[in-house]
Amino acid sequence: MEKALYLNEFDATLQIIQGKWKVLILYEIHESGCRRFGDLKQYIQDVSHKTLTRQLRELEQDGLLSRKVYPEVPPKVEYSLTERGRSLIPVLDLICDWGLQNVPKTQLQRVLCEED
Amino acid sequence: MEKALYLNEFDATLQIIQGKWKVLILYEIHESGCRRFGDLKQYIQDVSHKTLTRQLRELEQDGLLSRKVYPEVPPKVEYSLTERGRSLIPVLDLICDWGLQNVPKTQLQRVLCEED
DNA sequence: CGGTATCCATAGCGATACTG
DNA sequence: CAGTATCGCTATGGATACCG
Repeated sequence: MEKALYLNEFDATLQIIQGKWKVLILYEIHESGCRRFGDLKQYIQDVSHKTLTRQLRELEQDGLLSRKVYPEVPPKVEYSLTERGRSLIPVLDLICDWGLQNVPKTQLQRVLCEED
Repeated sequence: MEKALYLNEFDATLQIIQGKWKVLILYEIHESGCRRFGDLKQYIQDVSHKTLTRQLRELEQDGLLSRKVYPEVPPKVEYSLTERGRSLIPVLDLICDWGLQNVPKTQLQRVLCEED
């Protein structure tokens, strides 16, 4: 696997959190502590099987998630946040805040961080 | 022009700040107060003429930049941050911070927010 | 249940050339 | 000097089918 080359530190962070469903995944795991593949699939609904797999792989490779496989039949896989993953949550929160304050809710399909 | 529809407030913010050169543009204008098209082109170097134009248009349409055209020959156009644009700077700063702390500098082509 | 492989549609950006 | 138009490349993600 090649080392990624980023334009700058902003670009680096962005490439790591960027991905259609990644924030949903991170928040859901953060709130529940630990989730299985099927849980995430059901929670997000609109994500395809293959895409969810790839987003999870990328989050794992970037060191935000840890993946635990139970050697059972049928398979069981659990995802949880790493320390680095947890350190990202405040950043995501700020991004969400700004979005809520600057974009009309009518343009949002879903609201992640309701706060009145 | 259609209203954008975003997955959520995070996605909304991301779509607005996302774009290969947008942060460079925003920071440069923020630090200098005001920049012309040619200044930005020269500062960023690697950006193509057309792409710079489009990124500026999008930033303008999203209300982060204001564009002032001087009716002269040759043309003169100045870009500056709007109030909303300025409100975004702390968010960008936090994103940069996280990137600096979590990605080796050897993987960065350029560093935006040097801070020791 | 969770993962992989193949194929395809779409969006973002770049190269280039042309305009007022 | 600043902007527009056309074309092409590449990356992301979705549909589908198959595997352990």
